[in-house]
Amino acid sequence: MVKRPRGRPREYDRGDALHNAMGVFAQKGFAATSLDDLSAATGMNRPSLYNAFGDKESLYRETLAFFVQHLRAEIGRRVVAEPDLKRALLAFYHGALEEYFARRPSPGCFFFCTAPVEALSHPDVQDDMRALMRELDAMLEAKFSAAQQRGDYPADADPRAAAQVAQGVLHSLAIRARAGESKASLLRMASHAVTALAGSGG
Amino acid sequence: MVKRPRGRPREYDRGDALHNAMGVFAQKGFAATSLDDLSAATGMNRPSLYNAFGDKESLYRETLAFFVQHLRAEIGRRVVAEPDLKRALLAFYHGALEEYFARRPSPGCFFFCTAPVEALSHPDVQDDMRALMRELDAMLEAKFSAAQQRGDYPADADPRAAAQVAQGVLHSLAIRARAGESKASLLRMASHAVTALAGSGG
DNA sequence: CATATTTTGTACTGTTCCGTATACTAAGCC
DNA sequence: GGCTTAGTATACGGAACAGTACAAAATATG
Repeated sequence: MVKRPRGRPREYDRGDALHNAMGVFAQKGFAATSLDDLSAATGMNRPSLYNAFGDKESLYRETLAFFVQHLRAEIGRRVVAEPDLKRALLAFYHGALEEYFARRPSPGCFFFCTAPVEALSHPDVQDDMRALMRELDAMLEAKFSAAQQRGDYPADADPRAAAQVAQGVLHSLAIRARAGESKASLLRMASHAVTALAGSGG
Repeated sequence: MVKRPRGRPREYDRGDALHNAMGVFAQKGFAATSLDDLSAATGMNRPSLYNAFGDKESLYRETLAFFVQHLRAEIGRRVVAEPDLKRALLAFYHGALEEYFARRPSPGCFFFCTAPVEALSHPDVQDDMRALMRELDAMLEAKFSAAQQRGDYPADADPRAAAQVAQGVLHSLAIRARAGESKASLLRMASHAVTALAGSGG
């Protein structure tokens, strides 16, 4: 039983608000999204938005963090737990494609399709990008290294560079989904990428 | 000797104007760029901009086409002319990285870092994206197929999917440069990608 | 020199935008 | 019940925005 705070209870749910704000940002991008759009999507009026999240950039960065948090959970469940390198990579791409094609009116990756354009004007967003990519690189590198130690991956290859390329495929799926390419085509591309990256010895 | 047209001669050069407009769009993105920004960058005042290029979206799409035109020239010179698969791929990535790090204040790919965010709101831009990616896929597929026919690339591999992955690496270089990763790191990533994609038999 | 034609420069219009001030409402606390 | 605290609703202010009229300038033509 949580103690009720002092004043009038808020009428919005913070998670719902972030989810809905993300929907708008994903479709229009940061710059083209107005506070009226956000207000309409979240059901919160402007002062409540400012009180809860600060200005537009802060809210945007919170939606990025919200997205990453869910991505992390999904990856932990489907990828980190999978010991086999090829299957882990496939789970990585398939999970991403599920996500990219699920949020219907705005396919493609919310993060990789909207953040890059803001990275130069908003250094904090650039930092967010770097942080996510570093995290994914590290996660993938651990996969390649583990496979290498088990002898399932060439000993003379560079797991760090391999991880970068593996994440690169993700970036491409993100962009291509945004451009309207079909899910089937991208699934095919992903599976080819796995055989190219994980070698034939999987 | 070209015949001088009738009225007051224009004071701008169309190519210069597109180049400078591209600089602004590359840094701020389409939505965050104002006509005042464009006017300042090109030295043209607003009515001249409208007379020459139409509205903001038309101008943006012309800068995209301008970029693609130069990209095409560069690729034709450095990539298509190179018969060896690995060397062609390396030239492809190295040329891209030169470009991505040359335009100083705004690293990363003008096209792949600014167009995706607009693709849903501006279907014509989405079409432009698809067209470019299709063209690059075809160019790369031709490389893989040629190598395959020469026996320099596995006969059972799919050149079409390989081309998609190869272009995927480009997308990643574009995004990572925008995020501030170093050129050295990306060169290393590119060379690893080449060995992974073109096989060890190069 | 007078006229037609095209571009340039300035100023304007109506809209949209972000952020906030002010008044109102719903709850806890004493 | 009165007071304090926190959230909501409305409305505002000043700035920036996209696009356009209109007059001035520069050139060819006759």
